[in-house]
Amino acid sequence: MKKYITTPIYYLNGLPHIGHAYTSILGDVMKKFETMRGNEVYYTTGTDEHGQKNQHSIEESGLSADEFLTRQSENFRNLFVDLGIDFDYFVRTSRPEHKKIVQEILQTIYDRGLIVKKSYEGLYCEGCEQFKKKSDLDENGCCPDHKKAPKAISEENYFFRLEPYRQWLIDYINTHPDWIQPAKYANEVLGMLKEPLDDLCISRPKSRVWLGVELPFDHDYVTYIWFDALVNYISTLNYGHNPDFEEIWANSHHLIAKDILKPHCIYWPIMLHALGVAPVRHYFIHGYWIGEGGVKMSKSLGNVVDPVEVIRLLGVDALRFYLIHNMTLGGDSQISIPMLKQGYKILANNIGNLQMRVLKMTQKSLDGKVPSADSLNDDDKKLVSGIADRFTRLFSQELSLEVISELADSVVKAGDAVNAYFAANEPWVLAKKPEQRERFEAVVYTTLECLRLIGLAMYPLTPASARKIEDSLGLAQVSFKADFTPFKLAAGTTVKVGDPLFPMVE
RNA sequence: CGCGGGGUAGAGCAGCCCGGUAGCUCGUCAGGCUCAUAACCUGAAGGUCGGAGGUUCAAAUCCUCCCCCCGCAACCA
Repeated sequence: MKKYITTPIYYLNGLPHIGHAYTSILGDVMKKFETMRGNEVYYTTGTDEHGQKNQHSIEESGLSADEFLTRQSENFRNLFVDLGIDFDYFVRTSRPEHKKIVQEILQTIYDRGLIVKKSYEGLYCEGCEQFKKKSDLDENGCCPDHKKAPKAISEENYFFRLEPYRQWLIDYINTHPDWIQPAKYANEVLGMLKEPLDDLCISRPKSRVWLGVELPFDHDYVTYIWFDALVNYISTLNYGHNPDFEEIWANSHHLIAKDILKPHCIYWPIMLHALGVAPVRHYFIHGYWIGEGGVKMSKSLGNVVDPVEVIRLLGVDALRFYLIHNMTLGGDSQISIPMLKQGYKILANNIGNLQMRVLKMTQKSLDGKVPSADSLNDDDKKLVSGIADRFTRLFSQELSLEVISELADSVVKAGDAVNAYFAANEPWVLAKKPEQRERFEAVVYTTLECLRLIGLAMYPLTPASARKIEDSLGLAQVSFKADFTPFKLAAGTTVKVGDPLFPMVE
């Protein structure tokens, strides 16, 4: 089956942070999970290169728009490559192919009479170049940043009407309980839909904002955010020009953070509905990474976790694993360098050490060859089958945030079980007794086989380490498929003891 | 009475929907083991489950009120 997974596209006015890294990693884990199950996944991530914020940053940088946007976009792209993210397409809204489809869609909706021009009146701060709400102003009625009273001005803009579709959306949510996951966010959206929806402003006059896609029906305006950024999800599929669009869109998944719930779960489905396109199949919504102790990350507090720093310190897989293993579903989660180190120890002591101890034993006492599986006893078989069954069941479930989270947990649990088994059977004692040779070989085989299964299951989470594990078992050419048939490790295979998977850090 | 989330061992979390000996990871302590990355295994200490009332034979779990923290509040994505 063909599936489509997307992340939001990220603004370029700053450097990529842990939140960007997380969303794109999560999407990659989902892609690898699905790919292992034999599905063909098209995965996109990328950058939003329009809008006032980006325009500001360009002007401050002194670079040309193209130079600035390309440089900033490369920062994201390079980080994602470093994180082992296997995206199929890197979205850039500045590309002409995207702009063309945005204009086609705007024209279609305009032709259907769903976009109206009207004037908007508000308080405009010239310093911020933004409209302000009364609640944004300080006690003197001034902009808190510029200490100046904003001007009441009126501006003509184009608006898209949402209210006619509100009831349709409410019904859709109620009849599709798994549409928005976790379910609490569906409730939140329903809460937003209790009141009538205002018209959505979808334009900016070029006199204020020049960085955007020109409205096809009025050359004095650019389109604002929603009809640009959200459309990336279908412009990437070449909507309107792709006969296979419906097929892949029917199995599409949007991965987003909780802050962009409203545009994604209200504006976007209504836009699609107006176009005559079905909504995305699933939304997966996650929370924020906040600092240790539950405080927001900020430069002044010095608790910002920089993904590049973490990669340098602990490696890509440690970061990937921590983020997946420790995200609380439906809520925010904490992260700090000490917490990451703690998470790293789980990998190093549990999985890394397990691999090393059994490999070195195989090398020393078995000439580096996988022993025979002929004399496994019931306990041995039960351990292997138990782990295999667990992973088989996990990988046969429908994709969800819960399943991905459970995967990280299962890997650790399996490692625990195998370490306990190893200690209980004391193969280092058996190795010294010639009459216990069969038993010794059975224990080592069992452990190696469990390690193989764990390595396989780890692939979506920690792809580089998973490959190293399989490679150390002499299975260099392994293709990662969700086939957990036990006792596949062949006797006589030569194992390789390499460097530690997760070396100690101070 | 704006909306939502949360307050459970030193830290991070699960349990709460469907009441019935309070669990997990890390940390701490004590044993064990020595194959291994000072790792692994076993065990222990540590919590009046934010507070007060109520329902019940029984409440972290249900109801009411209160306190505290964190988001969001509609052209600032």
